[in-house]
Amino acid sequence: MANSSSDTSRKNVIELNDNKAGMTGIDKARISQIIEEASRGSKFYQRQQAKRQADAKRAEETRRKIDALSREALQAGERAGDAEIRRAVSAADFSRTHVHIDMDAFYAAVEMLDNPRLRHVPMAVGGNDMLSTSNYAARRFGVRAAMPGFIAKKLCPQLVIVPCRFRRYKEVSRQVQAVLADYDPQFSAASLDEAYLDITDHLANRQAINLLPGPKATSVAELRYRVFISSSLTASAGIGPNPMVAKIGSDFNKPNGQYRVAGSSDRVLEFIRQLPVRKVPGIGRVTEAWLNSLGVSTCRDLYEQRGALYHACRPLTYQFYMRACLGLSGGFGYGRNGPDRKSVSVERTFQATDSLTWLLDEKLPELCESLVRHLTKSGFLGRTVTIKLKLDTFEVLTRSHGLPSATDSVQAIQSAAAALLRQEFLPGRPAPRIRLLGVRVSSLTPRKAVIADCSSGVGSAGPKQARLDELLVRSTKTIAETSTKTNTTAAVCSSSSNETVSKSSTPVTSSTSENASKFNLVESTSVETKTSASSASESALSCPICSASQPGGLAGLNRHLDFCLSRSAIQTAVNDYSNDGSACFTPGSNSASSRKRIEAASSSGRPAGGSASGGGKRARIAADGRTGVGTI
Amino acid sequence: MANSSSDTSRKNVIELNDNKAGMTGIDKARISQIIEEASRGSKFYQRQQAKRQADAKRAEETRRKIDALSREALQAGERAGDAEIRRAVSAADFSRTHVHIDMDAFYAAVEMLDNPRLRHVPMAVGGNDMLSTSNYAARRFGVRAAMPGFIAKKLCPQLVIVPCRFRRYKEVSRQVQAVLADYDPQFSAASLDEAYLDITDHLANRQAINLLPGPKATSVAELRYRVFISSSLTASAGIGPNPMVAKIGSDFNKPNGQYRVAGSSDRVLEFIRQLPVRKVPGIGRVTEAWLNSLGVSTCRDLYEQRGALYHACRPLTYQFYMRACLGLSGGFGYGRNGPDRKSVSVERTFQATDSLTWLLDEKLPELCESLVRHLTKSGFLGRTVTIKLKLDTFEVLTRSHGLPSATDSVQAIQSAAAALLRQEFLPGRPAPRIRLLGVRVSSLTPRKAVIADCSSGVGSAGPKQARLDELLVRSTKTIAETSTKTNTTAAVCSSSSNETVSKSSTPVTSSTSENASKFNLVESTSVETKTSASSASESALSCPICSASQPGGLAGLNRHLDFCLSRSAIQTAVNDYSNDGSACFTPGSNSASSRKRIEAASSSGRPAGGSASGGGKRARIAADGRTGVGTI
DNA sequence: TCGCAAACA
DNA sequence: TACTTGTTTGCGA
DNA sequence: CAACAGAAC
DNA sequence: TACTGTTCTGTTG
Ligand SMILES: Nc1ncnc2c1ncn2[C@H]1C[C@H](O)[C@@H](COP(=O)(O)OP(=O)(O)OP(=O)(O)O)O1
Ligand SMILES: Nc1ncnc2c1ncn2[C@H]1C[C@H](O)[C@@H](COP(=O)(O)OP(=O)(O)OP(=O)(O)O)O1
Ligand SMILES: [Mg+2]
Ligand SMILES: [Mg+2]
Ligand SMILES: [Mg+2]
Ligand SMILES: [Mg+2]
Repeated sequence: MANSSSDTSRKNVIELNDNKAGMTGIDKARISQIIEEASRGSKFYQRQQAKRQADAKRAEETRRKIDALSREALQAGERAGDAEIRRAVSAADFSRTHVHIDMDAFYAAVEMLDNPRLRHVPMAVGGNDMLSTSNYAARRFGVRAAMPGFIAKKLCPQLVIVPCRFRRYKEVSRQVQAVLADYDPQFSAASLDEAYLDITDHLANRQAINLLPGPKATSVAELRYRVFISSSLTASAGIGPNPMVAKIGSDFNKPNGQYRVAGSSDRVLEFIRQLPVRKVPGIGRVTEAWLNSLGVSTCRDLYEQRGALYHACRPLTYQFYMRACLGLSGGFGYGRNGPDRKSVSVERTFQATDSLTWLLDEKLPELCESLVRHLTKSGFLGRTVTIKLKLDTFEVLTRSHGLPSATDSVQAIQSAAAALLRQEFLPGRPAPRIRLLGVRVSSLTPRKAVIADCSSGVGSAGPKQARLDELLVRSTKTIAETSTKTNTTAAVCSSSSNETVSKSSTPVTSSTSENASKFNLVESTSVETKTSASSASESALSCPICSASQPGGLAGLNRHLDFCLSRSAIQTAVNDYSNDGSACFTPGSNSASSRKRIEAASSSGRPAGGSASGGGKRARIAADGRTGVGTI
Repeated sequence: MANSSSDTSRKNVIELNDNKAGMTGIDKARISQIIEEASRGSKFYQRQQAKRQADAKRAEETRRKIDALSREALQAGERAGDAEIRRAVSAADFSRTHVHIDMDAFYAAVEMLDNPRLRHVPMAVGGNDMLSTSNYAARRFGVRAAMPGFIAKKLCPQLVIVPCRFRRYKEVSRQVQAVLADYDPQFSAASLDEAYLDITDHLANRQAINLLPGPKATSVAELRYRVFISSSLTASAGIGPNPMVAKIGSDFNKPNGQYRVAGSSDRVLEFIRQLPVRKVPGIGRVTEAWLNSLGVSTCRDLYEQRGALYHACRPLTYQFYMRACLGLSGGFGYGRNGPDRKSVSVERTFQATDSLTWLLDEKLPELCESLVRHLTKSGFLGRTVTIKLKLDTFEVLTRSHGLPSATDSVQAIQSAAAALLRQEFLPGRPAPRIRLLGVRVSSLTPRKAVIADCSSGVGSAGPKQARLDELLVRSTKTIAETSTKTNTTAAVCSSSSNETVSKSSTPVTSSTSENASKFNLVESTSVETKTSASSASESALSCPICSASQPGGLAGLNRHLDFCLSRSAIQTAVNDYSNDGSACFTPGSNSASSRKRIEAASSSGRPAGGSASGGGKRARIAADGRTGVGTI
């Protein structure tokens, strides 16, 4: 009778997520215990507990379902898996060289750069309520991204927390990306701190000029070196025949390291087989737990359990698993002009309230106005409006509605959102207590003729995704056979054909770095990004705008002239801005200068984890635009 | 050579402000020391230091100026003072009975009411970054309003801080005010937690009905008792012949006490003479220090130093001092339809930034849109736009500009504000680092014909300010003569004709409270203020709005109908709202019900302190609408 | 009219 | 980590 | 299409 | 005191 999910209680409800570079070999149990104690009894904790229960239940259901499978069903599953694998392999292309670059402890590294006192202490970026990331010293204490600051302090009382300066990181990101563009002008930025490159052409050009014909890894080390020279920050890199292995590789020797998986099916399999499924991007905490409970821990297990798995998930997910265990999963790096953005949203956490009036009169307008600024700036109209509510229990609800036509009007969006919100405060039920309100618009269509183009800075050309369609059969067996262990400790350089570059205090490119400047590099190391004071220089012109006579005497009149000049300049700029939607809007009449660059739309495009409900960690910020963790 | 202002260093830069009920007899020096240590070295601290220096310098200048005065000048000053006093006294009216009611530890008391666990511990309302107020237990530790939470924690590690719930306090405030209205329908609310009443008429009516002819203090005790019955909160009261002494009196026996100054010139003087000048509303920390340095500590000193003082300040301020030392200062309670509001402003603190772009594109629009919501809601147009900047050094700047005509358009206000902001980022200077941006509009004129009237709930009639113009001479001597010490320890009830009501756990009105309901009381004790779920009941009507055909089948269509109904209801409501500007906007088509009441415009109207530059305490909040301390 | 500083809740 | 927000007043230029 | 959940940075 | 904000994807009904 006793439901087996009832003994979830023996495990910690909130456990340290140590799936991050720099967190190996730490005392996970002790740290988890501290986290648990700091949270126990809170509403957040209770919600986590409920989610974990649901996870366990779902896993149990899946297990039951699998146990009930007939031998025939299992074999059918395996056949389906083999077919999937055949298709994936036949579409695979091992001829190109993909690189994934990921900055080390990015926000934290920037802060350490700007403030030397932070360099030798455990520190994190964020606020008391939520951290965006931590440096590697702090990670030794269990302090990491998405952890509340006040808990981090319990793990590490000496921890120094510094507030988030998103725009600064964006500046630095631009410097880094300027280097990347030299290796692949079409590189695809997945976030401020990471990007996918296809350096095949770059390598070819290199060879053509007959310079530095060394191994691919050398070029990448050089790239990292140049990033360091340009930004004073270290990056890690993964190199492989497709973006997936490149991505995994970039984490392999973090920080300040790189790892290469050679461009052959065998080498890829050798690398991937032994990896815990959690390393596969797209398999997160919940899916990992779900898979583990089905006896799947490593990617090899994914293959071996393919018969059962087939019956445990939907076809698309199954395809994802099969490709993942081959190291061939797709959907990572898009081209620079990758797919248009699909939604724009704004959400904010606040003191929980049950006042519909306040939500409608104060919060919703703020959100909608902010949303429309973003929407307008990005040059889209939206047709679907979704509101998001987080209750004070941390449960999340969404409600959406399709408008008759696409819009970017505050009026339209706000009234739709308001209607949705009001539906949640109907007379019968007790008013919900809301701790977060969000508004999203989707079903986007580009506004007007010319879409706002923010990307004109670096490069432009077409898509670049390594396509995973038709190709050859073979390797099905290869997986089942090769089961030798590969050296994962990353020490000896090129001990196998999968190469490792060891970590030193700065990236070393032997002699390569000397010649780096021979490639068509713009010496754009220190991009001047403070657009602040620009465009005020037009105050020399004279202009009668305000028309009305101005009291205030001599100096007063002069001041007024300056003022109106300045005001008209702004009008001009505002128009420019709404018309071209530039991300890096520099106000003023003397535009034309100022570098514009795309804001790196975060796109990963991998399938979501299984079908489990499972956990998740959320946290609060501490302030308006104060110390928050947000991206704007 | 050594400037005398250089030895300011011996005193604490940031000193505990213990000028608050519940903070007498605490170890100010020790507490100040802790505060000092918690702050030392911070930018905030440095700014305070600079201000204190400036204070000291100005005081020194004043002292020098006074020392240089001739005997004739001093005598002329005294004559001017005497004239001022003659005028004030001749205008004085001791025939009416004014009452000032002030809730005890208001926000904190509400929280203690709502959460019994807080009742017996030191607690405060606010966030880690700033407290709005504290309960009396916390005050024993030096914890008080306008103190950052993290410093409060050092003073009192057990302190419990609970977030601010402004709307809840507003609800409670309405309950309290409903009681006050029975004693003076024209009462003037100075803030959520305090009000001025003129109960002369009430007392007359009482006597007319021949009920409870007891002393005035009894009526007030009864009032406080009724407040307690209605709200479960205690209030303190001051009773006197004018609002000034009433105001001072309400603090005299706080918490849960009252004090009466009888309505004669002698009694008022007896009361006022011995008071530290700091007790006079309008004399704050800086002015106190300035006066002290001139040898003026008590109100009597104000009189005695009137000759010198005359030469140390401007006529208006001098008049204020002279009236203050008579206990006759004016400008306190207005009538319910007191003067229209003079400005509307919004300001926000954030992580300091030097990015003009961000300020212009993100923050300024937010502020302006929020501002215009308030402006619209209050039914005004404004002609003057002022921006406020706080630098990361905590220096504050304001820049303003008069528009050609009054407006409430976001466009107009924002572009003016933007122009002003841009002026602070001119090419020459280094970009300032801004930690706070604010926008204010002033020179208000009521919008359209009918001004939005939110006050129709309680009472309506005209102004009520006790006027302090022409009257009789006399008391000049009276002051100089009576110098006996009056009992300030407030224990024995009516030991003099200045009455004290001792504190008990609830206000005691002997038998009075029994008869209270015989006065024309609405039994409006529990005003239902949750306007939340109203107006959703119209979803029974059918309505084709969206016109376009809706996909989604049967239930889908029904849902869509509900939606559009709801949406149209909102439209209606929004229109209502912008047309009548009601403060207590209840959305929905079925309006007509729902009590409306004025939002108690905070008006005090006393002269500003001296002319020194001097100190001030500022602090940060922690979040958006999160834990903040703000009034909206 | 503008900028600053003080005051209060 | 971290020192508010909204409104009014007076002084001095 | 709408709601939910997982994932990533 | 206190557990984020933005975007995308897949599953389920
Ligand atoms: N959960 C999160 N919430 C908000 N911001 C985040 C979150 N995770 C990461 N970020 C921000 C801060 C990071 O510095 C930046 C890049 O993320 P990521 O590359 O995953 O980590 P990292 O660069 O800080 O460390 P590393 O890559 O060395 O593990 O994105
Ligand atoms: N500096 C401030 N900043 C923000 N809000 C404040 C500030 N001071 C007071 N408040 C709010 C919280 C208070 O409860 C409320 C009433 O103020 P006030 O009457 O002066 O103190 P109080 O009612 O908390 O204690 P008491 O009146 O018993 O001394 O106004
Ligand atoms: Mg990184
Ligand atoms: Mg990254
Ligand atoms: Mg009070
Ligand atoms: Mg008060």
